[in-house]
Amino acid sequence: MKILDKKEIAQNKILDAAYEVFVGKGYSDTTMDDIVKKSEMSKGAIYHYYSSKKDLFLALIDHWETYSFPDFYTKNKKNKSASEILKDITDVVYDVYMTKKHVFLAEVEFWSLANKDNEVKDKSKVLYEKLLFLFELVLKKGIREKEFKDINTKVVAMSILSSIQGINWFCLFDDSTVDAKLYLDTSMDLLINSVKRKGF
Amino acid sequence: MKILDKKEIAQNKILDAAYEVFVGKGYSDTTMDDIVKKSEMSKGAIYHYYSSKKDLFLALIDHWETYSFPDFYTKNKKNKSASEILKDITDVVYDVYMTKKHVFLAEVEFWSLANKDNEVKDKSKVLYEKLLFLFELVLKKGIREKEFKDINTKVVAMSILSSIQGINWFCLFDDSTVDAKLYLDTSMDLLINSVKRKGF
DNA sequence: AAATACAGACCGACCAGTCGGTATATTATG
DNA sequence: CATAATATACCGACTGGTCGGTCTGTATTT
Repeated sequence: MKILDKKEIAQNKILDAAYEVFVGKGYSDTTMDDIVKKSEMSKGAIYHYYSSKKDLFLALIDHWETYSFPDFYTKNKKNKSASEILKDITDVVYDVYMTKKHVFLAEVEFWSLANKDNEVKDKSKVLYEKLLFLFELVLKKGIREKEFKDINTKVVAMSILSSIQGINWFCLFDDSTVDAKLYLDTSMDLLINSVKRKGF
Repeated sequence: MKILDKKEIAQNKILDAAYEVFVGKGYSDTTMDDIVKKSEMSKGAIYHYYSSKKDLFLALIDHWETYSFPDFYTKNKKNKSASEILKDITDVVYDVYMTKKHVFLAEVEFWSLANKDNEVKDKSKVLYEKLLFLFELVLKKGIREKEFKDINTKVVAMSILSSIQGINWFCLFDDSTVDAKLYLDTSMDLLINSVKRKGF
């Protein structure tokens, strides 16, 4: 656990506050005064650390990563098959959905912001590249171990990503006719079933 | 083709202008003066037809439907198998992606707006229910004709929806390492492959 | 004459950022 | 080591510009 210096503590305080408001209001409707109130710091203090509202929200993209899927990168995967890992990923997503729904709502807001601002878009894209790279690693493991067919890992990684992002829809529209867990599990099962070699 | 009266013509003019600005700026950053300029109508005229900015944007949700997927509901489907229809849907989505990318960008903006406003959320949800219902009809056709396994049509309809919504990601992040057409086709093939009965 | 459609100047509320001021921490100097 | 000077951290009142909505006036239709 890294020891933070005073500056980082202050910045995290600001970012946490900004994040909390951002999740419900998006970028434009989040005012600096909202962040002042939430952070219990002054406007002058906030502007000491961030030169502008936009600068702050660019920093928030990286900060969002700390809330999102840390478990994706740390789980011990050596003794699991590729399909088991994919199912674990689904479990992690569901767990985040149940405990930190704001992560997905924030993603929606970052998408909207990325639509308006190329810097946000470029920064967000880096996060996605990391995620897609991880999914590809899993798929390649499956291919290497003969569990999976010889598939285009980049395209299938994108299919995994979109299945997971379907959760954003649940966060927004809270559909009670379909259970989110059932959706996630089914989607991943459908995908695994197709990429798996017969007789495996 | 319905004959529009003068009021409807004026309203469509306003909505078209609002839509065009909204797609790039979202709700909050779209000003009424933006819409004044784009529509070449006066503010007074716009407020004659819509009582508020929000009222205008609520109307825009229905208006968005006219841009989105009219072909989904009109294609002659009687002589096609369920999987063929699903592939047709994919083709329509790709066609819209290539010719009317703004439809997906607007969806992202509506999602963000739905996050902030329950009226928008409820209205958007109606559109999604129509789409999901359509997907379910196709899946049930496949089950009825013994092409598909006995699957949970609601959950799989949701999987189809999220695969299609993966295109939003392409619109935003314009990934050149994965081809959007290849993504759509592959995703749908993976799904069809899993729900299809063996030996079909 | 009354109703509807439209125009555009205007206004109060709002907000990102500024800046003079105070408090605290760090560095320089004798 | 003590003090002065400088840098950093923080505060909050203030400001100019923006924007949703109003409203008086004009034009057109019923």
